[in-house]
This record gives sequence, C-alpha cells and structure tokens, in this order.
Amino acid sequence: MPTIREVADQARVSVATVSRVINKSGYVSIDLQERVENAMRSLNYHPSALARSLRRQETQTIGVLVPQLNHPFFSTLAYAIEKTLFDAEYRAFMCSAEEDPLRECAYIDMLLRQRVDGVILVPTGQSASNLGRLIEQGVPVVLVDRDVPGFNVSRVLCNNERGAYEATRHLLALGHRHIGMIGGPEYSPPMRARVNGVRAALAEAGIHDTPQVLVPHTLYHVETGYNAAMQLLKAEPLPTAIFALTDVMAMGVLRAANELGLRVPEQLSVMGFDDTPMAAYSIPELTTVRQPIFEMGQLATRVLLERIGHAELPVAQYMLDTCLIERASTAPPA
Amino acid sequence: MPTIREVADQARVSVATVSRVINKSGYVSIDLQERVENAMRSLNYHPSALARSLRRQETQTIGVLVPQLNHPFFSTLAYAIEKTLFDAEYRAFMCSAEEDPLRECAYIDMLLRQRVDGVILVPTGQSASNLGRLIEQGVPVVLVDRDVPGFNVSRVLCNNERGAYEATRHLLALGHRHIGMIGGPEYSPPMRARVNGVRAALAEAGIHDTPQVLVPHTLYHVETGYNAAMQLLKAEPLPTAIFALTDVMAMGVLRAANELGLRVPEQLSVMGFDDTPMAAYSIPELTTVRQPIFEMGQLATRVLLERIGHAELPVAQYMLDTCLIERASTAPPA
DNA sequence: TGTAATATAGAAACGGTTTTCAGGTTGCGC
DNA sequence: GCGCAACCTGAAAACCGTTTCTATATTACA
Repeated sequence: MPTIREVADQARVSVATVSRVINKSGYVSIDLQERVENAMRSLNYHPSALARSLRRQETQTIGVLVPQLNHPFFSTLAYAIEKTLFDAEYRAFMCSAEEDPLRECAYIDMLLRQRVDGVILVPTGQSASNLGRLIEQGVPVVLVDRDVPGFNVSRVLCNNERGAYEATRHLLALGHRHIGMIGGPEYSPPMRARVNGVRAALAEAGIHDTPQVLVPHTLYHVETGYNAAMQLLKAEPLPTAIFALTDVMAMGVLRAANELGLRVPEQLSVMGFDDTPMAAYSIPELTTVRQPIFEMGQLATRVLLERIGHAELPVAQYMLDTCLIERASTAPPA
Repeated sequence: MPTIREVADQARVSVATVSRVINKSGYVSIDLQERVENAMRSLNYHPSALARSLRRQETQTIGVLVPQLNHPFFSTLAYAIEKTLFDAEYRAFMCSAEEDPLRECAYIDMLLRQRVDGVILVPTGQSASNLGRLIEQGVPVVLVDRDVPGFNVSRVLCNNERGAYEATRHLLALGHRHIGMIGGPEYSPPMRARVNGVRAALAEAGIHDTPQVLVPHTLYHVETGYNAAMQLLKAEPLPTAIFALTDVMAMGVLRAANELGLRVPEQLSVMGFDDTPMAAYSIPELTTVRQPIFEMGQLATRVLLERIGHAELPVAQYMLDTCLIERASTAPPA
C-alpha cells in the first residue's frame, strides 16, 4: 500500500503539503492541491488510520460490548449504535460477550489495547471490576440497558420497574387474578426491576402468591419461555394470564399455549416486554411493554461522543420511559 | 496510559526485554521476566495495538460487511463470524451497509484506511467495483451468501436454486397447483437463484403462470411479506400455497392469512426460506428451507484466516447444501 | 517601501514496538 | 582451561503518517 511519501514523490511536493491537502489545514495552492489529489488517485492512496491514530492519540474507534449479538433486542441496539457511529465518522469494534464475565474481561483488555476512544457497555453479570478497569484508565463509558451501581459513569437506562408495574396493572384491570410470571436471571438489573414492578402491582391488589419461574439466563432461546410456560400451565389453579418479562420468552409462551390448545387471549392472556420487531407480527400480535431500543442506542452513542475529548463534562444519565403497547394477546379472563 | 518505556524503567530493564516478555520471544531470565510482569501489573500496562500493528504491518482486525445488522439472518451470520474471530484472537469492525452501495463504498474506504487484514463481505447491489477495489489492494476477501461473479475470490454460498427447487417440489407433491411466490430484489443473487429454482420446479410440473410478487429490497420488514401476501390473496384463483423466499416475509404471510381468517395449513400452506431462529416458534411452526447460517459464518471466517498471510494459497469456494425442514405450516390443499 | 497574507519545503519530533547487532555471561565437552 | 554453543541483555535504528517549527518566497495592498 502506498504511503504519504510516495504520494509526495509522485506529486513532486513535500509530505507536509500532502498532509495539508488530506486534512485541509494550512495553505495549499490550487495547482499543488490538484497534483496531490491526482497522485493520491493514481496511486490509490488510503491514509493509514494506524499512523494517524498513533500520532493524534485518538482512534475514532468505539468498543461496543453487548451480551449477545444475534438477539432481537441487542442486535437492534447494536444496529442503532453502529448507524449513529457511522454518521459521526466513528467505527465500532463489535463484541458479543455471551453473558460470560470472563469473555467480557478479555474483550475489555482488547479494547484497551486498541486504544478505543470510548466504550458502550451492556454489562454481563459481575461487571463491576471490568467497568472499574475501564474508568481507571480514563476511557469514557456509557452503560446501556443494564446498570452497575456505584460508578460515576454515563447511563442510558429504561424505567423497567415502572414498565412492569403498569403492565401488571393492565392485566389486573382486565380482571386477571391468577397471573403467572416468567422472569430472567438474577444478575440482570432490568430483570430484577421488572420482577419488583410486577410484585409491587400484585401486592397492591392484595395478591402475594404469584406462580413464577425465574430462568437463569436470557441467551436467545424461545425454548426457555416455552419450558417455563409449560411448567406454569400445569399448576393449579391455572393462571389466566402470563407475563413473560422478555418478548423472546413470550413467543415461547404463545407456542406452549398453542400446543396445549389454549386460545390466546380468550383462555390465556400473554404479555411480553421489549417490543422487539417480531412482537408486532406474532399470532396473535403481542401486547408488550415497549422499550425505545433504537433511541437508546442512538442516545447512548451521542452521550458517549459528547464526552470524548470533554472529560470535564459531567456524566449524563438518562432514564427513559417505557410504553404499554396493547395488541391482541391480552383480554379479560373467561 | 503507560508506555513500554515506563514499564522498562520501572523494571530497570531495556524496552527490548519488555518486548521479549510480552511476545514470549527470545531469551529472558526468570527474574527479569518477573520484574517486567510486576511492573506491567503495577502500572496497568496495555501494549498499544496501534504501534504494534504499524510495526508488524498486520492488524489482527477484520472488516465484516453485512447488508443489515438487525436482521434475523444477518445478525446470526455476524454473530457466528464474531465468535469465530474472537477465538482466533482477531477483532471485527462491524459494518451495516443497509443495502446501500454508496454506504458500502464508504465502509470499504474506511476498512482500507484501517488496514484490516481481510474482509468478510455480504455484497449489496452493484458491488463489483467495491469488491474490485479491495482485491486491487491485495486485501483477502470472502464473499458470503451473495455472489459477485467474475472475481478470483473465496466464496461461501448456499445452493439456493436447489433449495427452492426442492421446496417447490415438496409443495407440488402435497398436491398444490396454485402456488404463489414472494420473491426478493433483483440485485440479490440468492434471490434470483431461488426464483429460478421455483420456476424450474413449476415448469417441470407444467405450471407456467405463477402468481408472484417481487419486492424491491429485503431490509427487515415483515410488513413486506404481509403486503405481498395481501396482494396474492386477493387474486383469483386463490393460491393454496405461498412460498415466501425469506422467513421474515413468511412471517408476514402468516399474519396476513390469520387476518383474512385463512387457517394455515388447512386452507393455505406457507413455506419460508432460511430457517432463522424464529421459524421454529411461529404459529404454526414454519416449514422452511434451512441454510446453515452459523456454519456459513464460521466457515467463511476460517477460509479468510487461512488465506491471510498465505496469499499464495488458491481461493476456497464452498457451495453448501440447504435442507428442507418440514414443520406445521404446509399440508395438502383442501 | 513596508506589512500582511499566502504558499511551500525541509527537517525534526512524536508515538510504541520490534528487530538487528553487538556485546555480554554461562555451561559443557574435550 | 580452551573453545564453542547456548543463553541473556541493551543500545540504536526502523517502521509510518502527521504535526510543527523554521526558513524562504511570492503576492497584494496600503
């Protein structure tokens, strides 16, 4: 690959002039500019981002760490982040931690070696030490979706507790009293918040013994929701509604109901959480709690880019609202 | 961030010795090694990948260009690629071209500037010139899913024509004679191959006037399949089966049938293509043509990594087989 | 004529790593 | 105890694109 020196030789100018042309800095006459541009074209020259980054001490590169890349929620988040970064002329190292803290740790080491200008992190499990290492090194970080308490760091989160609370109130308002819940892993703060929201709403209604299944992880398996629903739909008394705390799991609930011959929503109401793209097209269409996934990714990216080069700015913390989306999978109990 | 020089000073050795410890190259005595390792730990040292890459003229970095990141097919592909790269200690610049050749072009320039060691490309539209620029620069490339003819380049493709042919034969064997087809954009070679496969099977059965809709792009919109199905299900005679050439579109067909009160598969058979994770959990479960998505990503990554540093090796070309997955969305016509 | 703005080149410095070379020290066989 | 090989270490140069500093030179205009 040609270097700036070869371009300079070909255009019969100094490297300083080529640099000025590339960066549109300083004074360059029209004809030298053209000669340089012609030389760059004819040599097929592409300035080395490596050398530039080394000299400038910034890479225009961001690390994006999500728990799982082929997941309807996180792939949409990653998509939003990548799109926003591209528009700002930043690049993304995309990392799929697979809900594995050790893997997350290896990724963070990698990102530090790559000298990324910042990190967008959806933490996995015990991430406090991983997050601590980033902050210690002075790398700007934004937490998205999942919080890690105790750090002075930017955050873009959703009000999961309130979303789950209101969704449960919706089921209660429809007349449901036997509401099954399928929750997620303990290590996920949004999951804990949702569980709390559900319990708070039920407790207000005087209901304290909810049938529930808490699955150990949220890796993309519709099966998880299916199995949990099968368990709930065997118990007595049969729940008249099931609140699955992710859409992916709700899909499994729909399947389970279908197999057991339970009509949704006539015999069983099903509620999801997230409003992933598929939720609007399930059969029946899923009533769910919408998280503004794309906006979360976009906002997190903007928050991060604002902080890069402005470490003196205070951290930005956002708690976005969810929104109940009533579709066809919920109805009053029979 | 600390430099190798600071580590050397702290450990009272030369930078060369620190480098030898980091890279486990050459001779280093036990006690110097320990001194260096302690210094690295206490300084929280992370070797600069920038400086290393600049010197070594290799970055251990791959560009991954897919048409759309938040798509069940491509996000699974990206996931498989990222996972395989991580295991080989490579990193991924993830790029979502959004089916836009201009954007793809901008990404390729970026990847050239970043001096990626190779590119995994799912081309978008008129990609011949973009692909040509990569090859001209001597960057190893693997094409995945979509072919661009006329280049001496590695490929990991699926036998789309045969897959579609066999799926259509399956519908014919069930007794269907009025089979609607929902195809994809002209620019996508797999789509053209699938359309050809369907037509070949129908022609063999003496059927030449298939009702069909060819949508202009495959950006992730279940809606596309929904609208196309609505169009097909208004025509006379009503098709007894619809073959949607992607699962995402097939989901839209299921929705449309549901809204029109058509029972699947009793009154309408629906067939998809891809076997994305959701296909096994739709209602009813979708009969589809399985592409080994994960294996494609894995294989493409391995093929690329083998070629990096071994430009003398011949290109590797794979044509993987599809597999018909019979589930519950197809049956003999009423 | 003087001053300011414009225009260009040469050379040095920067950043972290790796390699080369050159000079050391052991250890072992004979 | 000599020679040779293996082991160990450091100094210095090289890698590459950008920036910056200095040094000229030209043009424009007051």
